[in-house]
Amino acid sequence: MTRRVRLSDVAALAATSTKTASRVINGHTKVGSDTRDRVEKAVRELGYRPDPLARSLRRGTDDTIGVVVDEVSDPFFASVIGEIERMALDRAMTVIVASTQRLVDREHIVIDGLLQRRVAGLIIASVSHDHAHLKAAPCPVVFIDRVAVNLDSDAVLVDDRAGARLGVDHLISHGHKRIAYLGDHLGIDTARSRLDGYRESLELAGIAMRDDYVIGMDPSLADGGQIVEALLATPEPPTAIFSANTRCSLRVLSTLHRLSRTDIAFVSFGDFAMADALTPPITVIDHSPESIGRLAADRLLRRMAGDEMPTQTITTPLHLVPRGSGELAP
Amino acid sequence: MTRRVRLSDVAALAATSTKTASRVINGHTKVGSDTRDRVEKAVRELGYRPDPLARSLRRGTDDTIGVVVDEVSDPFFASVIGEIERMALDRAMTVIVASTQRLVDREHIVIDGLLQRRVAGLIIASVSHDHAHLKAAPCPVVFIDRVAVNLDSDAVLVDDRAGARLGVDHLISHGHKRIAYLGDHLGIDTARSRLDGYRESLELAGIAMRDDYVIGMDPSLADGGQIVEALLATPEPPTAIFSANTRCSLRVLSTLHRLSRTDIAFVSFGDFAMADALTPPITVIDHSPESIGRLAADRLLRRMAGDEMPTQTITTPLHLVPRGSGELAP
DNA sequence: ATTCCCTTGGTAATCGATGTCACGGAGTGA
DNA sequence: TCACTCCGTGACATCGATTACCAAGGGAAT
Repeated sequence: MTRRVRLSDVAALAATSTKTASRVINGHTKVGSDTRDRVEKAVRELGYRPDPLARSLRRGTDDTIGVVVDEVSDPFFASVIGEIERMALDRAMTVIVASTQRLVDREHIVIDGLLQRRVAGLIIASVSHDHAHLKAAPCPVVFIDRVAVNLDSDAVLVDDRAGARLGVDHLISHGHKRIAYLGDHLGIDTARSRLDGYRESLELAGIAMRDDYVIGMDPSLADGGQIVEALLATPEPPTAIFSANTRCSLRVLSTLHRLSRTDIAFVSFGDFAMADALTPPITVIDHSPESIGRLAADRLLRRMAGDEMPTQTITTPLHLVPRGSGELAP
Repeated sequence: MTRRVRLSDVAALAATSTKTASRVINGHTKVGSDTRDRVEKAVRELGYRPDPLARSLRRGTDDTIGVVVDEVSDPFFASVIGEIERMALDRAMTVIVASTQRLVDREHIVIDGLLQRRVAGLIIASVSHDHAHLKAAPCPVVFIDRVAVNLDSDAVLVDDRAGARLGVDHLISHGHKRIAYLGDHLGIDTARSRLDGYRESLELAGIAMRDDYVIGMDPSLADGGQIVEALLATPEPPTAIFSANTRCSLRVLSTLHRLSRTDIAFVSFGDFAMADALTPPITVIDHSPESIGRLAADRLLRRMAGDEMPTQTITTPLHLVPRGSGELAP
């Protein structure tokens, strides 16, 4: 490994000072054109590239976006990150990912770690319930998927309530009255909002809500099967299931197919691969993780550029894709 | 934002020098126990945490693992990254992700960028065909999924040839002779190895290989449908398809279901969600992205710790999961 | 002609932590 | 008692880029 090329090497070759070389590289105007040319030539000849670490140390901020999610391997977050990374790369920024595994403590640790690293911006899918401490964050923060609490901040969300209403209304309009709700833990506020939508739809249709039809589960655990079996074994089983979470949908459908209970109507909040190839094909509420990533990154990059616009909560579009499973009669 | 706590603040409070404080923090032994106590107390009182950037600048290496993949949102790579990130977090290291989008130029750029940042190690799923330039890399490198060329390096791979043989042999043993191969671009060496396995299986069974049965496609593009339709519309269509790539499988199956051609036997290299819920359920060659991530990270961390063991190419286990689609008769 | 301003470039401090080296004092062997 | 080693300690230089401050030279204004 040859020795690293430093700014002073460039300056020496261009017969000027590091200060002037720095000015040229950072695009300052107050440099004589011949000096500028010499520096640029030297940069090219030596293949100089500024040391990002040294630069960050001095500037007090790193050209890096920190992304905090539940789990990198969750397809939803994977897509979000992919999009963020794409946008970052276009701007020669790097992306640091950190997962919380949905643990509040872990979230604090990773966010703290990222701030220590002086990231230029943060995109967070938070699992904690208070973000007041981020008021003093030294960099812009954009929340995704879940709102910020006690903090005025940008956020890019899915309209959970509306999405759930879309799905449940659809089932109701196809004659269902016994509709179960299966979703994430109710500790997650996304899940609560979706449950609110479900509740609202039932109320508007004059259907009484039954607690035994509402199930919150951990989508990463494999116990989905038993839960569904138990639900179907009750004296008055539901004729339709609204799954409020994509990963839950996968588990539930796997079980329904195993039990050959594909007569049960089904709507999934969130599309997934093969949804159209199942028998019957699965009706879904589609939302786009990519656009969440894009919007969040865009917002963050603007803030990082110094844009002082008022904070905004953006909701991404949402639509129902009827495919068959949601149109089954009771 | 309050001013950052520096090492010199700690040293001042402990009435010692920054050097000694540094010694305590980095766990050197040659420090008097009373001095050590004072420094530790000061660290606690001030809530001091070393600045990772400054430390990295001085040390010449950052506590960071760079991961280079085709695409972060690819479920395979997402799982790999998730596992690497998990292991890194346990060691208080951070993970920087960068995607190449399968472009060789882009790969060079991102790797170069990561080295500039002085990552402590690199995990690369490379798309380029020459890695000699990494001989001089200032940090350990582990290749995943695809081999290193012109470079003696650790690698964690799937045994592509063996996996393909497993799948194709299985189809042959169920009486198929007209077996199509559908996989990734043949520019990708993973795809070539799998094709080799396919070829080998056919040869051993005395089946002539037909060029019109071998299709390389870009799994990220949506043209899979037409390709499959064309394949099935030939005068002598295959009775079985071996899909050598998970994302190809998804596209192909979607098409087969749309065309109601579920009579065609099918084996997928790579498991996926809902494979067991399709009709018929899909027989797959299962391999675990998590274990690839884990093995690669483990190898890398050991190298980073200074382990000078000989380089090794690790292949992860692989097994066939018969579910139905691979056992259909011609 | 002299003062003043403005452009341009150099010197040195800074970011925060750590490696080098030297020093003072205690312990040891002669 | 003297020379020598060993240990704990701290002053200072260093990593590489940025920047506050200062200085010099040239042109314009009086």
